[in-house]
Amino acid sequence: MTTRENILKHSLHDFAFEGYGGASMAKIAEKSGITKSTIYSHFSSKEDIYLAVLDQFIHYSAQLWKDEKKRLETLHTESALRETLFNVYKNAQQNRALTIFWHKSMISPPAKIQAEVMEKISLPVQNMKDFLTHVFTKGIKNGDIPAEHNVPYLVNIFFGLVQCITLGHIFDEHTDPEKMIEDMFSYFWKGIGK
Amino acid sequence: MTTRENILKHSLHDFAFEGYGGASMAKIAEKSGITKSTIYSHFSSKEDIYLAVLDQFIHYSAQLWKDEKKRLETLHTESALRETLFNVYKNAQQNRALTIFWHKSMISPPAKIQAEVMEKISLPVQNMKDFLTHVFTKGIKNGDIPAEHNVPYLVNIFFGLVQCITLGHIFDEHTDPEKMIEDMFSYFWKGIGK
Amino acid sequence: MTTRENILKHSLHDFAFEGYGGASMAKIAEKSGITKSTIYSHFSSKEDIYLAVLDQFIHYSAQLWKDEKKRLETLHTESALRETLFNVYKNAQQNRALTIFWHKSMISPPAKIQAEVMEKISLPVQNMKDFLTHVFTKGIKNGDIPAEHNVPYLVNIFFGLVQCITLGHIFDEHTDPEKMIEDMFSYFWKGIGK
Amino acid sequence: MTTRENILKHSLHDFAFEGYGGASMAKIAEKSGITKSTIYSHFSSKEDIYLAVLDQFIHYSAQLWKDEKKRLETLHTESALRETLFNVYKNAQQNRALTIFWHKSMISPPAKIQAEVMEKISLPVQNMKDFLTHVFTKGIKNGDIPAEHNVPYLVNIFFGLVQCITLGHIFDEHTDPEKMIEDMFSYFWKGIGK
DNA sequence: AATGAATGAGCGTTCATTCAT
DNA sequence: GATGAATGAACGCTCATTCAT
Repeated sequence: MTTRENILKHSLHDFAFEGYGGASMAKIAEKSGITKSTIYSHFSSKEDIYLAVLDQFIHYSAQLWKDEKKRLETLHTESALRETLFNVYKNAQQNRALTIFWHKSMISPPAKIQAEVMEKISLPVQNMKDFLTHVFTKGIKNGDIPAEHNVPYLVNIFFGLVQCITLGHIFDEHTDPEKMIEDMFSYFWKGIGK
Repeated sequence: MTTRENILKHSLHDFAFEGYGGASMAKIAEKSGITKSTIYSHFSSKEDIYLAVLDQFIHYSAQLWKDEKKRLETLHTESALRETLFNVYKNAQQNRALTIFWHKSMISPPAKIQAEVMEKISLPVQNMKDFLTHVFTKGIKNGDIPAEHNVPYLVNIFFGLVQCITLGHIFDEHTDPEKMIEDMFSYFWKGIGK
Repeated sequence: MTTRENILKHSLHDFAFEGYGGASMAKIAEKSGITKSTIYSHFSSKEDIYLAVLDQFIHYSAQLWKDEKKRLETLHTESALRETLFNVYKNAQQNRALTIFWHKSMISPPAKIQAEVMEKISLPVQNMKDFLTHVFTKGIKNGDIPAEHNVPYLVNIFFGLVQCITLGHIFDEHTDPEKMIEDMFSYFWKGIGK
Repeated sequence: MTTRENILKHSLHDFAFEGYGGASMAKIAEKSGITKSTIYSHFSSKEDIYLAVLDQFIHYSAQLWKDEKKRLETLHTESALRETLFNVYKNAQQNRALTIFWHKSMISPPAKIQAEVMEKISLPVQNMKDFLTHVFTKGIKNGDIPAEHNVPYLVNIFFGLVQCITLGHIFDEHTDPEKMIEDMFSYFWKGIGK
């Protein structure tokens, strides 16, 4: 792992769990096993690091939805959406820091770079919505989904389900995550059915 | 408004939007029209303020679900749940800072008081779940909801919908919030129906 | 115990062990079971308290040497001096804080009231020296001490012994304090003898 | 002089004369001609500085007694002890701050690092006692000192004299320091003689 | 590419003190 | 006599950043 990647890794973690204001160059440097000064050989400022982490997330997210699109091309609409939910769950679990970083960037981006962050963050959201739009449109064309439904609404509601699952607060010790997701999806699918 | 309430009001705002680490005593004091030291006549530390804000939220939330329970006692299950979603939406809109504060406290509480925050925050979650458990159990008893459903799963999934709505990221310029909520609920209700 | 005495008691302790700069009105108030403000009903400032503690010490010390003088009036010079050393030891042990307060006031009085403290502190030193001058002068007159000795030098050297004993650093786990003092005195007494 | 040495020099002075609690980073920085933050490039905390000053004293003291031992190896016991007293006096005069720092560290070390300070400070005391033990033991072997004396007691009493002299409160305008020390020593020497 | 030394600004907190009650 | 609320200054310390090496 290059120094730059190392810095980004620990920055991501601290931005996610401590927030932008709570993260500090000193701690990031220490965790990365380098000095504060070295960070400035790779990034021009704290804000610069934040935006670089954000770029990383965007790239990661773009790849994810590109793969998803390719992988689900041949599936039935129902299976496609179900698998998407499960896939999102697995990814969120494996990349907890990235997920929290994403949510916090949406909820309350660092004040000083708010505009830039909000512009950048709209990309992965758009990627996801593009993917969902593609799936739902095809589903209606195929007859898998009744034509009376309005695609943007379906997309946004499904986006909502994705958020619940990635945030993970709906899971508790009394429920099995996989069954939760299965139920959640089946209610949705039955709900929009004929 | 007492000085204490004034401090809490501005603290809530800054904790919500800047995060615990990003909020500063100086800014809170300035916004409250007092000096930094005066804050310490009312609170023993920054952590103390955070926990006081949290207590306020807990009290607010307890009242909300108590009112909700009373108000919806006589309604049909479907109407009860639908109105709950709309009510939650309105409350979240009117108390944006409180909502964000809540979400951030759940996602990543201040490291040093993590245990205390997580213990406290479980109360309002429990209040909400108790309310939902009550409604769903009655719904099944009434025959409004098929008996084959497992209440805890219904509760958690509905809790997920509440979260989507309060976070508000599912709303965009192409969709009408009220219709979004109506659709979301109707899919859910139809989904769990016979 | 009156509030004033209570404040003085805890102030003495903190001035002695934390130093003037290290002692704080808040801690003194807390230990005294009152509020900071109440202290200002009894004293006009921190410096005022310090000087009041000093006055207390001066009064205590004056009484001590007055008693000593009366008590030892009838004794032989040797016994008088020996008993004085033992008495000083006992008093220092029973009033550890007062002893440390005295030493610190001599070594490095609070900068802002240095002049006043040094003037005040010269009184108890003078009391002690007056007492010793009295004893040594009488001792020479009696023929208990060779006339060739210079009284001020005897006084100051004996004052040195008193300091060693009150500071207490010469005592360790390998020596018996009482035997230490006995030896110390007997060397001195033999040393100045014929 | 390096920045670190510069900081230590002014810290020593302020710790000695203002006490640990009374010394302030701002004043130390100002006197050292640097900013407060620069201090933290060289020391991790105020306590850290205190311990570094203490280490410096320990090193200084170890060297002093090592030199003393070497220098007095060939002298007669009486001369050795007399010269030691005078040497200690000269050193204390030249290093007033260090002497006061030492005494205060023994009397009342900073509460938070009390244990560490007391452990460290025992070293120079031990060095001095080792030196004195060496001299007295040899003195008894040589027949310069009667064999009936108990070495640890002789050592501790002589240690007491050293303390009086370094503290310096026994000197006043009516006495000549050098004669005081000479008298003090001669009484002691005559006192332990045959 | 990496560092150590340095800095001004700001951090959360405590300081001694005041004042109306 | 005693208090709670308030304050400006100072506390020890950390912040993000710069610069010469």
